[in-house]
Amino acid sequence: MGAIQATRGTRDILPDEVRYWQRVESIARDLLQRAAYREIRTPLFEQTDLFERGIGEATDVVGKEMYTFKDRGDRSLTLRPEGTAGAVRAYIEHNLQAQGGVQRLWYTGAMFRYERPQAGRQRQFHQLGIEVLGSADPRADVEVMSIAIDILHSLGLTNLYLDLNSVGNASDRQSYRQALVDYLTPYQADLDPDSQTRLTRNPLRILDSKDPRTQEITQNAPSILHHLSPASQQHFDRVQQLLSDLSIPYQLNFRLVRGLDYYTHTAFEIQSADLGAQATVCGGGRYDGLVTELGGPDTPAVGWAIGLERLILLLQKLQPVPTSAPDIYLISRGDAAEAQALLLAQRLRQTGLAVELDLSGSAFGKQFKRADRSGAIVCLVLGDAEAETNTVQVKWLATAEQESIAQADLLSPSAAFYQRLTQISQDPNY
RNA sequence: GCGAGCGUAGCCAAGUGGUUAAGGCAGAGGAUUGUGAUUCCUCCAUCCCGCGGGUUCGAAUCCCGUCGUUCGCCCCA
Repeated sequence: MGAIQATRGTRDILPDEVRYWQRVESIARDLLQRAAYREIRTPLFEQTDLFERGIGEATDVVGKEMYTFKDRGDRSLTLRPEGTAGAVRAYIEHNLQAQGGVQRLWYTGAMFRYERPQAGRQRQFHQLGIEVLGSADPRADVEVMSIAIDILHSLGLTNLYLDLNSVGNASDRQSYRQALVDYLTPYQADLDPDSQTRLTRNPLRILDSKDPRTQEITQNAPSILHHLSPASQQHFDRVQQLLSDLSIPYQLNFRLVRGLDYYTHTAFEIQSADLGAQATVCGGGRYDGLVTELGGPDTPAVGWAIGLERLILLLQKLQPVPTSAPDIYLISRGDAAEAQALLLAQRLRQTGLAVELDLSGSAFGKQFKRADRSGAIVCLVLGDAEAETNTVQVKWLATAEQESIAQADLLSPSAAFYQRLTQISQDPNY
């Protein structure tokens, strides 16, 4: 063959699928705007250092999944593997805290991680994320969770599960880490190989292991929920209380440990029962230490990211492709008629109508067939006879009713034609 | 990075060593040089079965490599 293909882990989103993306984007944008979140757009690449400091050098994302390269000025740059670090960098750089109070931000766009591709996991993938900066209030934690759920529900998704945990503050985690290591060390030889190495490097992640023997061992491991400081406990209790007040169902999961170092206190994931191994649609939590870690003022923060490919996968399973039919399908035959049709199509569009012009030049029979299949409400016919009299045959496709109308009479919003057309297109039963 | 499966047209798909690679959907043209259903006819893989190499008198079919993809692990959204 020899033709060039999209590179591994990347893919084209073709027009039929794009309709799902547009639907997600418009529903999310609308909902976020109503909740006073403002969109932010940050660069696709940043200095490598930003992610190393922000995400944590010990994490897999930084350690082995980043697209890092030197530019021609010998700077080490990295294609963003997630959106939070860039948003926080912009928040600090532009002094957004100086605008006072709480900053609510959202973003969407491509992210890059060098991973083994799988359904719901590409090397270039897309996230929609939100961040609330400047509030330590448990209500902020619950607000972001409820917005995520609202977005998913508005898209018609069900079968979703909210898993909740608290990883406490830094010193809570320190004491828990010690307790966990103390508990696990006697079992060291029985742990799976990955978990054995994590015992010294990142013991909390052992709780996430899917190895059956390891899970058996961690079954009775101490829970972080017993190592929370009074303040952390109070925060977490309040979060749970507020979730209940909003009737948002959740389940506590002390094994839930997010992979990125910057999380504190609340950690959560929304999973779908309708996906395979990559079941997490939305993940997030509180990250009170990140802003100072990146050189900004002490600023509490909470947010999440939704994996859009996974979301689209779910939508495609449950809903038929939303169709996009034109209002008018315009067919024509003969030189004069074809020229008039091109002009008429343009003018009709200027009145706000959606018009598809048949360019085939084939027999009227074929063009009518295509008009029918296009799903248009009305078919306009322009042949030699109409061209001579500057008229057009108007055929209402649902009823086969046909009338001859002067071209000029189609173009006014007050015209009977326009009125009837918009009335039909607004009829939900059509 | 590890393990396993799969790769025939835009889509679905038969063929599993022997002359011209089934069929369906979609598409194009025509019967119907101006009216949408149905029907009928014709066309739609001719250095070719993802790509490269090997075995064989003969390969879509067997072997090796490679690329892509799927499932699981790892990780994450």
